[in-house]
Parts: sequence; structure tokens; C-alpha cells
Amino acid sequence: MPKSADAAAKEAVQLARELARAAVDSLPEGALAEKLIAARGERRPLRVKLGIDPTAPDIHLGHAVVLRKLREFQDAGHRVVLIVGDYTARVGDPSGRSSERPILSVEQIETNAATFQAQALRILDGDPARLELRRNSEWLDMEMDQLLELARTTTAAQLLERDDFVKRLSAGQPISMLELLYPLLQGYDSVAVRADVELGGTDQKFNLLLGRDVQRAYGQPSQAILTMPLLVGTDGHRKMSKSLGNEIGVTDPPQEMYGKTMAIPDEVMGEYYRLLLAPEARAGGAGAPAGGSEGNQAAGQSARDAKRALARGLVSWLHSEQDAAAAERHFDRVFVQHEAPEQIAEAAFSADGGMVHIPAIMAAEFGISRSEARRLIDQGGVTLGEAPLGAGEHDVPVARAEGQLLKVGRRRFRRLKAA
RNA sequence: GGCGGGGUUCCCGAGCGGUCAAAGGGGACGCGCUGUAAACGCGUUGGCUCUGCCUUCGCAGGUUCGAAUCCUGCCCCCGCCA
Repeated sequence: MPKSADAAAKEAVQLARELARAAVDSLPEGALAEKLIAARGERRPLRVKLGIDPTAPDIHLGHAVVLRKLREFQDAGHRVVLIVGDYTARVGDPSGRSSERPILSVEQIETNAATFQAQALRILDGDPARLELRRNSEWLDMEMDQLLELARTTTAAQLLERDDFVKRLSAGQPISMLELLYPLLQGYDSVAVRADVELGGTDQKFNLLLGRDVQRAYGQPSQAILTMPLLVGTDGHRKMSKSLGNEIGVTDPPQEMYGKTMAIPDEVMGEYYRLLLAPEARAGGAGAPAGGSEGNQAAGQSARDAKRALARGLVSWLHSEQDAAAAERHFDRVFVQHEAPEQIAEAAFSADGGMVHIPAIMAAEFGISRSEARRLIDQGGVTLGEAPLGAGEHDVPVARAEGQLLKVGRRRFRRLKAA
């Protein structure tokens, strides 16, 4: 039962609108709908490209924003081409950076690439009909004359249009040739996989658009592009990134994921909902603040409840509902009731002359220096059993330590056992 | 190629022969408060066998009783000129 061309077009426009939900740019205007119509006409899925450089070992929620969007394309019947930038990782994309990237070893990149793929599959549909996994070393490890051919497609002026370059140039910061080359290589990725659509963060806009020019130069139709907002990190200010230490990893254990989410500033909660959770959850009951707030107390409570719902939602998505429930119980127990967690790792200590050296245990268990451990003790941040250790109380009789709970700061626990 | 400026602890940034593990700010951490939010207050922020010792101020040498501070060479960054 074929639909009329008119109805099909309407449907495509509608779908394009849904797919562009939460996106910052969908360019050029109307291109996505046209691609959808064309694909339907040719009875083939769209090839939707995302490139990720494995410069850090783990995928975090910032990546998840875009991966989630890709999943929507998959669910609409299209094919995602996920390119792990094992070759471009050696070049270093300047996007959003004020300095050049450190050079990664080939082994490091290889390790990262493997974990990236595995972690991306937590969000994407792994069905081969819906997902094509590629490495860009497949085509970027090219001959010099091929590179020159690629270089011919673009002028220096075009590359220097990029606002990041402009800023750095005027700020007197270095721009390496490799960085200038990067957008071209990314554009060539689009040529190599014949991308119909490419997604990326807003910081990728320039690169994505340049990809259109590169494709055209190679006689291909230009891709449509979709840019997603950059997710702000747990500090609430800067974009989420491993190197800033403000990330929530998609493979973070449930308790950690829940806890980190509870620590984000209230102001960014809305962003997290909008960019990470499904529309149902967003509209949804769980997160809806209790109506008719009575004063500050009630408003405070509902903000907290909304954040709990967010934390639950994220853990449910990336782990499971059971995990989310368990993480919440743990959170309530440890951080709301201030009780010890149900599961506590043991730390073996060796008694020396009947005394136990607490800083040594802390150093071994938590990866801090003994000096730092001493400071923590002196500041009253370390509790053994019921009472905090006093300043200078670094060595403790075995009897005082055996079987006791060692609490460091607000969140680190160990049960002490004689070795 | 020439001339000039610059490389300091997680980051920015002071220091410019001893009183420097190095001001100040940011960040982070701890305590208090609290909703592991925000705001606010106090404190900590190289390591260790800790009243002292060791390592650190781009790298390598040198001068000196003593160097982050002076000299020489090297590496890197920036600007102007060519």
C-alpha cells in the first residue's frame, strides 16, 4: 500500500524534526528531510557517520549524548557508521582546545580503540545491519600523492576561518600543521564511508561542514550535518571531559554513577534530562517536581527528588533498573543516613610492635601518599570505628584497629583485618 | 636568517643570589553547614623512616659557602622583520 509522494514527504519532514530534537544545528536547512526522502526512494537506509578519536580510554556521558542520537537513527531504520579514529588520534583534533594534544603511543590508541567500541555498544544497536564499525587507518594510511590530492580541496584561508584557530592565532598560541590537517582528514572519512549524515558536538561544526566540501570535491553528494550540545561536566561549568576530571563514564559502576549524578549542580540537571534521557522519562512522572511547593524547604526537596530521579534514570539506562534501585539504596544508606555501606572491602594491616600505622594502610588502599594520609588524619577526616582520629594519631594499638571500620573523607571505607 | 620576549609546583601566575617547597588566585581535598546542589566559614594542597631529611622552578653543565634567581650550551614557544 504505497503512500502518496506527498504523504511520504510529510512523514520525512516530521521524522527529520524528531531526529533533530535537542540538536543545535541541522544543516543545511531541510537537508536531513531531503536525505530521508531520497533514502526512502532508493529503498536504502541512510549512512549516518560518527567519528570518535580514542584519545582517552573511556566513553563518558558527553559522548553518550551523540551516541544516543545515533541510536535514534538506528531505531528509525538507518545505519550508523561508527569510525574509531585510530589514525586521526595520532594527529590531534584542536577542537575546543587551547593547546595541542599530547602524542599517544600506537599501543595506547589500540587499547583505547578496543574499549571504545565495546562501550559504544552499550548505547548503540549492535545489529550489523544497523551498525558498521570502521577504523580510519583503513583509508588514511595513504600515499603522499593521495594526501596532496586531498590538500588540493581546501585553501589555507578556509581552514583558518575556524574560530578556534582565529582565537589561538590572535592569542599568540601555537597551531601545528597537524592540527590544520585534521579537518581535512575527518572530511576524507566522510568520503571513504560515503556518509549521508554526520553527527558531532557543536565544537565539530566546522569540521562537519568542511566534510561537505571535501565530499563535493570528490564528486560525492554532500552530507547533512547535525550538531549536538556539549554536555557540561559534573562541575557544572566546563564541558565534560576526562582530562578535566568532571566526567561520568558510561561504564562507571552504578553506585559511582548515581553518586556523581547527585553531585552535579542543580542548574545543569535540566540539560542532563534533555540530552540523555528518553522523552518519556523527561516528561515523566519520576522526575516531575512535586507541585505546589511550600517555601524553600519544599522547593529544595523537589530539586533533590528530581536529581534522584535523574540519577536513577541514568543508571537504569546504562546498567539496569535493579542496579539503579540498589545504587539508590546504597546512596541513602551511606550519604543520607551516614551509615556504613553494606559491602565493605577489607584492608589487611601488619602490626608492628603492637601498633598499626594508619597512613600506610590509607596509602596502600586509596592510592594517596602517606603525607596526604597524615594530613587527612590531622584534619579530622579519618574515622576509625566510632570516633575520628585526632591530630597526630597516626599509630594505633592493634586492639583499636582490628575489625574496625576505617572511614576516610565522606566516601571511602575499609574494614581493617590483621594480616 | 635577523632582532626581541618567554618556559616556575595540577592550572594561571609572582619570585629574580640566602629568611623559597617557592606569594596570590583557580581547582581539588578535609572539617562545619547541607539536599554528596548552591552559598558561606575554617583548614590543607611535593615526598619521606617528619622537630629533620630528600626531590622540584624547560634540559645539561658552570660560577658561588649558597642558585628558581648569575654564566655557557641545547631544546621548545611567541612576536616583529626577511
